[in-house]
Amino acid sequence: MVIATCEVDYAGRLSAHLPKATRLLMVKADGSVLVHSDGGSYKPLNWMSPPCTLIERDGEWTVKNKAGETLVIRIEEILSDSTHHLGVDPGLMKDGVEAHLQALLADHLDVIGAGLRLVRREYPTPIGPVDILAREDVGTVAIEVKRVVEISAVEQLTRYLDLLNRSSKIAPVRGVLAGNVVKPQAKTLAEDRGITCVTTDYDELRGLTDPTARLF
Amino acid sequence: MVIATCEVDYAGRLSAHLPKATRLLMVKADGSVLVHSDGGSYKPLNWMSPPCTLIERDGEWTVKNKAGETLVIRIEEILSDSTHHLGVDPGLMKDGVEAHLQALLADHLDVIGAGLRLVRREYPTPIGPVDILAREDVGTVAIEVKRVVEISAVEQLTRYLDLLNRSSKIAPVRGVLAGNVVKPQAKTLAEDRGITCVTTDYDELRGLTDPTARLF
DNA sequence: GCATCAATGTCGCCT
DNA sequence: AGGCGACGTTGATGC
Repeated sequence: MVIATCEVDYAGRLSAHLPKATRLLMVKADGSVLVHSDGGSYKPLNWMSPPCTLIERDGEWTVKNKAGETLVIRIEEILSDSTHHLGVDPGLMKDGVEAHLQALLADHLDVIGAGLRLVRREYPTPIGPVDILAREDVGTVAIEVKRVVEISAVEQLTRYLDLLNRSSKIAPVRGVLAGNVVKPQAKTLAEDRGITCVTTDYDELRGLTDPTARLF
Repeated sequence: MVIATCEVDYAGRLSAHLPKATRLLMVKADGSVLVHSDGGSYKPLNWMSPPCTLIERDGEWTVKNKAGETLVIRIEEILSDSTHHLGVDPGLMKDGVEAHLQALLADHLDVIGAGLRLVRREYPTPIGPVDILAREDVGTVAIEVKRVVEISAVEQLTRYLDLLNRSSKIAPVRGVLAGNVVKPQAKTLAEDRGITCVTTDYDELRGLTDPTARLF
């Protein structure tokens, strides 16, 4: 951990230059380097991801990686310099993303439409898995689940539908996009292609499955 | 800057839990908080972006933002605690992003093909702007510029072409994808659809516009 | 403020 | 190793 007045240049996938100012330089155990200012978000102003090597010489740090990207830090004045050993860190546990929404929807297909019977989740195709496949009285429904439904989701589902409708076994297959948020452009493009959009409510779905579940 | 043995919980867009370990806690001037381990990339294990408020009490930090997301840090033992004032930071200057490549290409359409005349950059359509539109002897060329050309760029340009070819004013319109890197799958799909791919050289293009321009 | 799109995106999974 | 999709994406820009 170094606090220093410095100037930084990055050359790699693009070029970037940071004028001289006082910043926080963090060197991690794996050799990666982060240049932070005292504001902004969690993203550093400049950085080099591991694996990389740091060479220090004449008040100039040069960090390189395999791909030939370089980060050069010219240090004018060091205001603080300290080292700490942190030890290993246990993993991070997450819960509540798309996989969870997909499971909840599979348990409550009535939210999508009446009379749907689950075939399976992650139904495999040569171009990737369909999130949820369900039968209805006539034909099949392919459901793509997204937290936020954008144009790319329409394209993705369109590819699945094109392919599934060539397989006579389960055709005809219609498409449904489900998500907590449906972007206007996505909705427009989807309806142009005969794809239905359903706006879901994550908390409500969770309530249906487990009425006792509450936030803390 | 605090080095401490701590346990962290985030609840907001998802839920996440970090078991007890020694980590680096960074509190920035704008109140944002970052929890870093001694490895990984530049992304913190947990964080809270500004604007947010930090409440410290009984060795427990609670960070909240407007949206009701919370980050709770239970501190077991503080190994180091220091404060530094950094002052304001001048902006970061970047060069080589898509916007620059688009401008350079618009000035050198001969790189795409002979006899092209620029109509305009960011040509508007109902489904988004076409990066560069140019006339040729017969018909029009729609050029999509990407730093890295991937399948999604092919899809994007295909949508534009479908739409533009319905408008008799400028039809027929053919498509060109231009980028520093063209992924093989994108090239294959593009050629299947009659779309040309051009691999550009950013440094060379910059040299054409300003022969004196050099890296620093 | 919302909607859209790029990013040195990063990360994780799967082939 | 490369492709592909999700992300607490974040960040910038135009309307």
